[in-house]
Parts: sequence; C-alpha cells; structure tokens
Amino acid sequence: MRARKSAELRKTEIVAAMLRLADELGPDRLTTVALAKAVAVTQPGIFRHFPTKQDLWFAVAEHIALTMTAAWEVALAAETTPQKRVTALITVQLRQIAAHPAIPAILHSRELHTENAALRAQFVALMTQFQTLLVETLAEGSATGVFRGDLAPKDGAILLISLVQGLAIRWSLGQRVFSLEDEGSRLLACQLDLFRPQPASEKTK
Amino acid sequence: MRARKSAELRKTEIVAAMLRLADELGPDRLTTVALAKAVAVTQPGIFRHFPTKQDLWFAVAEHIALTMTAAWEVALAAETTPQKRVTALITVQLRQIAAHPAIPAILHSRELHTENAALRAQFVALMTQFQTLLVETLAEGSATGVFRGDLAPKDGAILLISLVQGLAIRWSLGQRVFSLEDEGSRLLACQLDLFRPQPASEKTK
DNA sequence: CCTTAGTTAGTTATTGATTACTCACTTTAT
DNA sequence: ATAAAGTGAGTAATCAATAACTAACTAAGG
Repeated sequence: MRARKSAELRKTEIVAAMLRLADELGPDRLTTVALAKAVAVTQPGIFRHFPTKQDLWFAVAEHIALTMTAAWEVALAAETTPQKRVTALITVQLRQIAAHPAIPAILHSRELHTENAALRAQFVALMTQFQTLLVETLAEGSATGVFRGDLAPKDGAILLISLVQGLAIRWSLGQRVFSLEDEGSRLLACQLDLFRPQPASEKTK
Repeated sequence: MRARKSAELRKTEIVAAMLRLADELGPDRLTTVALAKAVAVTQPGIFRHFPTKQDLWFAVAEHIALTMTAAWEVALAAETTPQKRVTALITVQLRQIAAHPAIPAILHSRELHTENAALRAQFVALMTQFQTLLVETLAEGSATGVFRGDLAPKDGAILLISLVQGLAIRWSLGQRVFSLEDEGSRLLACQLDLFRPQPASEKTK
C-alpha cells in the first residue's frame, strides 16, 4: 500500500501540485493537508522533502524561474526581427500564465509580500530579467527604425508587461471564458501597432 | 472603559480597518482577531455589526465602489477634452490604489475568487463600469480626431486599465519606493502619446 | 546467490496555536 | 426601562510542524 518513490520524483510532483492548488485554493490558503492529499501522501510526509512551507514555496519559484528563462531563450532564438521577438516573448509569457494560472496570484500573495523574502526576491529578479530582455529588443527596434524613435524602450517594456498583467486579471476575473493567448495576441498586435512609426498621414477619415 | 459608539460609526471604522489590514496582512490572511484589535473591540464584538466575515468583505466592496464612482464623476465633470478626461480617470484610479493599496490584492484574493461570489460580482461590475467610461471617452476622442482613428476604443481602454494594474504590481513589488501617481502619470502620458495621430513625419532622427 | 546493515520514504498520533463563530451575560445611552 | 453595543468564556475545526516508529530499497560481506 505504500507507494515509495525517489525523492527527486516526489519533489517535482509536489511542486506541480503546489502550482495547481495555488490556483484552486489560492496561494495564501494552500495547506499542507491539501497538498499531501494531492500527491497521495500523508501530511507529515511532505516535510520529509521540504523542511518548512517556505522552502516549498521557494522550490515553486525556482521551478517557475527555470521554465520561464528557458522559454524566453527559445523564443528569442526562434525569431530575428524585433517585432517578432517582442511578440514571441509576450506570447510565451501568456502561455506560461495560461498553463500556470497561479502565477499572478502568487505575485499578489502575502506569502510573497510579507512572509517569504526569498520568494519575493526570486520573483523580482525574474521580472527584472524579463524587462531587460524587452528593453533590449525594443531598443534594437528603435535603432533600426521599426519602432517609433520617441518611444523610450524602458517605458515600452513597462507598457507591455502591464498588458500581460492586465490581461491576466481580466482573464481570471472573467472566469477564463476567453483564450488568454488569443486575446493577448490581439491586444499585443494593437499595442505594437502603436509602437510603429507612422511616416505617412492617416487614411482613416 | 467601554467605548460605546453608534453602529453606523463603528461599521465605517471596521471597513476602514479592513482595508488597512488587508494591505498589511493580505486579504486571505486577515483575521477577525486582528480586525477587532484594530478597532479596539473584542473579537466577538465584530459580529454584532456583521453577521459573517463574507458580509464584512461585501461592505468593503460597497465602500470602494461608492468612493470610486464618486471620484470618477468628479474627474469627468472637471475636465472637458477627451485626453484630459482619460488622464483624470486614470489618475483618480492610481490615487485610489495609492490610498488603499489592498485593492489589487483583493482582486487576486481567494476570498473574491472562490469563496465570495457577491464580492466578485461587485468588483466585476465596478471594473466594467470603469471600462465603459474609458471606452466612451476614447470613442469621443477618436471621433474628434484627437486619438488615432485606427485605435479601437475598447482595445485602448483595456490597454489603459492594464497599465494601471501593471503599475500597481510594480509599485508593490518594488516596495513602493516610487510615487505611484507620478510614475503613473509619466507612463500614461507615454501611452496617450501613442494614441495621438502623427500627421507629420517624425522629427527624431 | 543471499543475508544483513544502513539509508530513506513513509506512517500514525499528537502538538500548541489559530480560525470563524456562538451564547449568556453586562453595560450604556436614550 | 429598554434596546442596542459590547464582553467573557467558550466552541469545533483546522493550521504547520514534531515525535516515534515502520516498510522498502541499496549495497556490501560471506
């Protein structure tokens, strides 16, 4: 009756369950009891693999950081033009959120904000990293003239990151009735269109 | 030693404390014990005024809705041009968040998402209302030519609301080292600049 | 090949603290 | 006097974490 597994396998299982339950129950309401039930282990069994609940959260952050940075690299490697790169970066991000809807909630959790400084640091670093990638790509586009010259790359990056977060809230508040990726692509195109220089006069009139 | 107050006064006191503590402790970690201590009443004394904790949250939502809609009206009444109106609406929103930093966290709380349908409905309605105001103002600006004709008002509204939410996360994650209103105004100007038609060619080069 | 010692994943039982909420009572303002 | 505001003492439920123990896997010695 005792399903014994290797510690490593069990750890990844637990982290995956954390992400799922953080979405279902909320990061600040996720209990070790629920977590244990999700991975079919008794509640104290969890503490065999993670000394405290905070360490559990940190492992989740590490996992997210790993998969995200990997996805960014792939996205940047696949595309060459600045517009396509920006699109790819944001799309990857939307896909990550769609796959792990708990991420925005974790960003607002009190576990991160007041109780787990390490967790907070991890996410701040991750966001800074993403912002840097966007700034670099936007600067590149500005230099080659595909983006408006009067658009500060840093501001553009903030506008794009905000779009992702705004979409995430709309998606979850709207009980996820629409496809985050589709709606995101549409609005991203809209925003990128605003980034484009308009050398000719407008034709709408 | 017993500071007896009218129920109405006490209720508003409790709602104010809820907003403060929701920021300090997090919406999903706010306890009735902490709340009672904040308003200098014993813990069961809270339930004299609100039958359940859910009703407590709903009262908070009502309070936020009231102050927000009032602020929107004032903002719209004070300004006439579409650009100034949009700026005023967003600025009001940033000021609200700066005054009650718990609001974004409440939007992500599980109290709202899974446990308190009434709370959720209240906030969804409030956001819809705000979006409608923005859409109307943007449409007005599009019609009079102060905004680009190819910008869909609905998309523009989403971009602006996302900006507010993105700024709010940056502000709280950055431990509020910058002024939300100042940084918001800067980026809002940046975004509105993108909304403006560019009849002439760019001069930056 | 097969026993056995050591390691590790897991268990049951329990801890003290905290949770929202109830009830019977007391105080206070009108 | 009386209605409403507030209290003290409790409730059952749930929380993260610990203690003491056991089953399963691994590897070395005969």
